[in-house]
Amino acid sequence: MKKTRVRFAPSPTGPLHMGGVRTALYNYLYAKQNGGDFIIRIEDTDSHRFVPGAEQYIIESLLWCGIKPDEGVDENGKVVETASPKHPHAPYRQSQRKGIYRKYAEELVAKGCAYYAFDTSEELERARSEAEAKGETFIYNWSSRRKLRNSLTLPQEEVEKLLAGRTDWTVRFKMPEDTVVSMDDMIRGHIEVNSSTLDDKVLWKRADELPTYHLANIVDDHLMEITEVIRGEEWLPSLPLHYLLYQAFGWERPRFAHLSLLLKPVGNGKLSKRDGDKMGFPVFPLQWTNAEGETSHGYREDGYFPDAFINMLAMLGWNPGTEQEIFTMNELVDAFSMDKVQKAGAKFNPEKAKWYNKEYLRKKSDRELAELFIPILKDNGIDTDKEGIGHITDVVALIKERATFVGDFWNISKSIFTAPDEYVQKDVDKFWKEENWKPAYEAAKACSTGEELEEYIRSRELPMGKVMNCTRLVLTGAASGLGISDIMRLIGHEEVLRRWENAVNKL
RNA sequence: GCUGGGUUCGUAUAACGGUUAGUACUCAAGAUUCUCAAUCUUGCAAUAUGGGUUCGAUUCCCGUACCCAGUACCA
Repeated sequence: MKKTRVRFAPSPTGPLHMGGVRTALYNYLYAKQNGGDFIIRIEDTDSHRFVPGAEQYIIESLLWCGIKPDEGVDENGKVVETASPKHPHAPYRQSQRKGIYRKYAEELVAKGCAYYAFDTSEELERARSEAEAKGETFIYNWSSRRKLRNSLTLPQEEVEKLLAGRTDWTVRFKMPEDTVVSMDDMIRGHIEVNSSTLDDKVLWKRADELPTYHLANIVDDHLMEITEVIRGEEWLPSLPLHYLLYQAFGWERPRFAHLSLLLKPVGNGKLSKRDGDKMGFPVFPLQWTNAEGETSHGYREDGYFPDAFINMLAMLGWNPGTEQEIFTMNELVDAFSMDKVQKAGAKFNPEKAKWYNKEYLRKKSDRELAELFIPILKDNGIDTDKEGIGHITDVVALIKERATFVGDFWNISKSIFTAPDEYVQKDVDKFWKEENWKPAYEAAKACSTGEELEEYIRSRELPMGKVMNCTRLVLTGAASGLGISDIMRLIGHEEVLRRWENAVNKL
């Protein structure tokens, strides 16, 4: 039994989108469940689309999510460039593996499975527009390659001259005519496709001496001994080509699983950066600023816990077959199975993402949350040393059920740390009446706890709701919010009286 | 257009070919509380469509509609 080895092979053309994180996650879960390795490989064979910082962003995102690569990235979060026992297949960046691909392309030519093509991009463009004008689609395959300039149509001497000369050329796969390619996908089952509908894909280009995705991908998966390829659905149409490529090389192929895409919450189409901006949710794990200086939200910066984010993502397109919804990473590793992965695309629901965060926030200890709250309190000018961790923890215990993010804590609890500097006008109009506040003030002077206050109101047959709401208005600036008893306990009787004086003066 | 993939409440999903089609999120109502939130209870709401196979179809087969992807010397 071969050791399971799966890879996540992003292209550093921009920040990793949450759909990409999900693909990486499913790879990781599959690897860990089978006691295998999760490998990172950077597919940067398109020099034109390279985006500085994207590679580092991708790795940092995965690490934040708790998806740790076994191979390809070292303990410092850097893509490995030189081979070692732990990273035997280095370098893991395709641009640095440049030299190895040409011979594979030529091997295919030698075997008659590929050929040299000398068409220029202008010629191809012309052929495409001519076909379009006739209402046809130009397919570069058996039907058209006979009429084009390539090593199959040109005399050998001329081919050699062209290969040696300055003109650009490519190696194209010689797609067979009318053969049925029979494939299996771990999620979708059996798929068949007739090769006549496929085209002669470019495998290697002379211009930059680089392979295209298809060649580099197959060669590296083979060299790196990948056992399962788990990737996005956008690759399903190239699966026949990849099958044929493995066959042409005579290599054992990995198993394939094509994951459905993440769709936008409303309307049709796949989730994009624009949807997030428009509807106010992040589509990236981490905040990202592009070359134009535009910043996109990140789950991390928006206050999501990584385990909540991962849990939510895992459940988007997969289910455990039970009603359990909350999973740690280890539980996901145990529960994951490819046949429970959904075939259809999943619309992302930002509300559910918040719900997950809320659940995770509740599960954290008060103390842990208090530690996370301290920097926010400091930002708001609170002397956290003076308040003390014990007191802050008490406050957190009181408010955590009301929050979705740690970032909500301040708004919910600021009236515990600071006296109100303004009062909600609507509540003032409703409750600040002499018949309410006068007895309430008297009561506040007489009672130091919420229990005493309630007893005082009851024994004097005062209107409970009015007096209490009036008191809350004085203590917090609004009539709705935390319980009076809790506020009194946390701020102390002296502070209660100070706030009363303040209110009486101001209102 | 062509090729491939897909289709269960608004969303994510469950259901050996036999269920009053279940669960969660959202939403609504009620209970509770001094208020709000939380909590609890209840409710709204789905098998795209037409055929076929079958005693019986959400489930299997075919057509149609709709959605998605691919159709680059991009990945």
